[in-house]
Amino acid sequence: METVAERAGVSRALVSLVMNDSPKVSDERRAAVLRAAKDLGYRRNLHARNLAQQRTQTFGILINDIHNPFFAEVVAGVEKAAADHDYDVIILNGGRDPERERRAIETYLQFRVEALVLIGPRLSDAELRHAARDVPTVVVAAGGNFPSTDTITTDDIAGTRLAVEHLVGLGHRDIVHLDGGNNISADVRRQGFVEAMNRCGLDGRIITGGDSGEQAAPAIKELLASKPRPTAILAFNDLLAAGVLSALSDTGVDVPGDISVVSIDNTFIAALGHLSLTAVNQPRWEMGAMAVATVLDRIGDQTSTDEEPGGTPPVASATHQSLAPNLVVRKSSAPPRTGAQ
Amino acid sequence: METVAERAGVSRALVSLVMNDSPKVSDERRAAVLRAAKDLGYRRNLHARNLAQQRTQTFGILINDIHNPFFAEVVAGVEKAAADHDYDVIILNGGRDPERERRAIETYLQFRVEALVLIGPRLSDAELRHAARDVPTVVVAAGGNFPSTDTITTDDIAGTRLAVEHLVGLGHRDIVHLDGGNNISADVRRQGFVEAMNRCGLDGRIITGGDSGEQAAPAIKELLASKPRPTAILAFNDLLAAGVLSALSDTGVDVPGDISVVSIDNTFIAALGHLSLTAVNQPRWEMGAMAVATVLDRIGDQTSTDEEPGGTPPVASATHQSLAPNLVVRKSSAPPRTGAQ
DNA sequence: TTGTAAGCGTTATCAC
DNA sequence: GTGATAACGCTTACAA
Repeated sequence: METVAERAGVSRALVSLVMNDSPKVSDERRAAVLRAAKDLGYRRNLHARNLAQQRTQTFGILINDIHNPFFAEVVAGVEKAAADHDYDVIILNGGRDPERERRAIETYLQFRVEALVLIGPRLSDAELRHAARDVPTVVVAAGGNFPSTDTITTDDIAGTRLAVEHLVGLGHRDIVHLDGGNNISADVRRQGFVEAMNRCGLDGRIITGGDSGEQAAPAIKELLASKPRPTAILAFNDLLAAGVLSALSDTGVDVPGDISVVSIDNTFIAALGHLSLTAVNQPRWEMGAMAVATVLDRIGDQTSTDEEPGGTPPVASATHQSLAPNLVVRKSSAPPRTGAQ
Repeated sequence: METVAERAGVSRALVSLVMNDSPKVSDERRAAVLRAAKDLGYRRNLHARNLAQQRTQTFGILINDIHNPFFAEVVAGVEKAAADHDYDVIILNGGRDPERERRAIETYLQFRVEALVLIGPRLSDAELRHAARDVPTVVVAAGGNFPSTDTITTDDIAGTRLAVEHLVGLGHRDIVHLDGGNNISADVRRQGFVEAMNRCGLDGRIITGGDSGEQAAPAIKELLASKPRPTAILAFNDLLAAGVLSALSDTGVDVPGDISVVSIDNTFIAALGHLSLTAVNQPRWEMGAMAVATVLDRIGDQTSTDEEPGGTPPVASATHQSLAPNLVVRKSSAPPRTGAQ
């Protein structure tokens, strides 16, 4: 910067003003500075800037597994909303490992990100509360596991109900939920399934699944051996549903002729033509956008709190927002074969 | 830090030493400092550190589209290899938009990342050469589009040949390549297909596809109307292949009974049980690891160049490494029906 | 082993 | 408009 200033025949401060395109610089000087900068290949140092400015204009977003197609859209929502408010976003990958998540959060904190968006974190509520003490934090898509942090979730109770009512509406009565095992949202979805079935005056069966396709085959095998054979299956997520489709077709069971399949999440997998899964859609993009809105609120709160001498509590209690899911009907669901039961 | 030093009754420098766990600090002082730090909730400022240290220990990785399942594994490879060498990795998303890519690279440069890994960038070679002047850069999975930058690719010529030879070995003679349109690797794959077919003494037909599933349907419709109907299709990538499967089953064509389908990439989509695509596998994890090895080489070169006064050329010419693909046989390919032709 | 002091590259304040 | 000058929070010789 020094060098640029010299070459342009101005002071260092002037260069700074130009780099931040302040209005109070004469056009000629500005041009001179810009030219000098270009000639010298000058590029401002973000660290120095952040240090001097005492802020980073950056949000950190932690995804728990970069392989999961669920996250992409949430990230896109966060990025867009953040950009609209002049924030940068950097992504760290938790790799399904709590330890890596911890390190990532620590990195973000040392980095002085101004907010943290955690997508499906594996950390405990307590740990997170501790980490989040220092920066506005919001958890996206992690069921009800984080009472002490702001969260954004899709209403899984409503989602499973949508699925069940769709199936019941088609005429299904014997519906099985292939659950998510000990996965993060599995509990709520199980509960939602049971409630929805009861509400329809039905008993719902639940069998253990998981969150990946391979876990479907054994479960389905067992299920088909049981009697009566159900006419519809609600799978924990798209991947599991894909596994179900595969297991069923291996066994010669027609979907949706013999059995209807509905899944939850509606990632692009559900939309793959060959699968064409009827699925409960989570508004992922909106969840991302809402996450940003939430942390921006917190940032605003903090600021005003700082200003008023009164001494309001440092943080308002955690908010838990849930978004309404909707059902996307595709080809994997249909009325049960008449007399099939 | 000042405060921590005071509370621990030591100097600021000592605190710094402790934070970087230098060996030359007495255990008692170290303990005192650590306690003070914890009490005060002290957390070092990475920007200050990077500034003072004149290095960031960080690589930047730019993915062109966070939705594409192809990238996840590459990123994983980069992360692992980088971590092994004590580098952090931050991810920015190009969002399929050259302008965003430009901004992301500029951000990385201002951030003073020590190397750049670009996965499937959309930028032009010229632009990239310009940007990469200042930092070791490697392009992963972008065909032969970047002559002036180090690149890591899978040998698509070999890959398509693997696919063709597999099909020919099964007895197929009339094979159609549903190509990637103007997508980044489409040219090489087209070329590889033609060469491999010729090598087998066959003529390959090529029809226009794209890189997403929807683009398959019209192409397949046209294809089935043509005669003779081919017995096998090589699709540009997994998504397109999924579209092909869907289009074929809509038309009542059995896979692999009537037509075999082979795809390229072998992302998790190909492995979905219901699709079960025979696919040419790109060693994505290894590509990521190799990318790191490559930039580490460059970093090493730079350093030694700095040391020797002689004045060797600033950069050796770009290297272009290609990895061998392999074929993963699943259920979508089989011998042609006897007499089907 | 510990402390002192000089940067690191910006921004910000305030006279001019 | 412009230019000194003091932070910003840390690392790192060098001295003690």
